[in-house]
Amino acid sequence: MPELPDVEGFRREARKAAGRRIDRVEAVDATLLRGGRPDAVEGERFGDPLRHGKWLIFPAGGVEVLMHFGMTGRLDWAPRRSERHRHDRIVFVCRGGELRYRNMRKFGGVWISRQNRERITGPLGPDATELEGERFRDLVAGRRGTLKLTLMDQSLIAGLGNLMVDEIAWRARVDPRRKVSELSRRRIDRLGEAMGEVVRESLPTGRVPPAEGWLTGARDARDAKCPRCGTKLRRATVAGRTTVWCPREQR
DNA sequence: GCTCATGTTCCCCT
DNA sequence: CAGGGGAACATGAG
Repeated sequence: MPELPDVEGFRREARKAAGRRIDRVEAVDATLLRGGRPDAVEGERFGDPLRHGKWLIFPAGGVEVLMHFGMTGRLDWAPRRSERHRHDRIVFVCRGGELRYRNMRKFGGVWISRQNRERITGPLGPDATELEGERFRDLVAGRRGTLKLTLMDQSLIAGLGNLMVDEIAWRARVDPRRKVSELSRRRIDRLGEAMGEVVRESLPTGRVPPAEGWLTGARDARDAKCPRCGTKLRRATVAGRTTVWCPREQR
């Protein structure tokens, strides 16, 4: 699930823990605590959570709790007494509730670290919410790979995932297999605008909306059709990921 | 039993 | 060196 809008939703959930004292950290599945030790945050208070791309950054005392959600992670604030989910792997038990990091497939994890954020996250480009037309063009133009690979590259633009990239390419009517270097400046600008729209419209929902008028709302149907023109959508692996596009409109 | 999965990393090949 | 393909990670869901 987790791409930029999903993680933004988790950040809103995390805000419910902001300012609260962390009584203890329960590493229900210790393998998901990828770095650092619980005692570095126990007794401290959570600050205000931030997000960069698909990373959630939660300051606490003098350290940061970094979370990545892989493909099946999520974050919930819940009453301490309420029943936990079987895939809640790391739980921050606070005054007045607990923050539960859930992750079924165990990709991603939780790090408790000092100042070496980038060593853990790897290089991240500007967040996709902070990228306007000209900067987008400058970043993307001159890249050698396909559109799909380029937009998925977190070190170039942080936050876009498989669903969002397909959605953006569909809105801009560009074949995701095209090499970026072959795209006109005009088409790159169109992609930048599509990215802004997809990001803005996804944020309030906390996910890429699987709604009418969205590729994401159509792509999983048995005989998936383009929401604009009704053509049967094409599905293939591009840059290692399942990719869906309209063969008629996207060139 | 089989296929596929919204992410990332690593290895191998051209 | 750049870029692509495939596998691996772990655990289901359909």
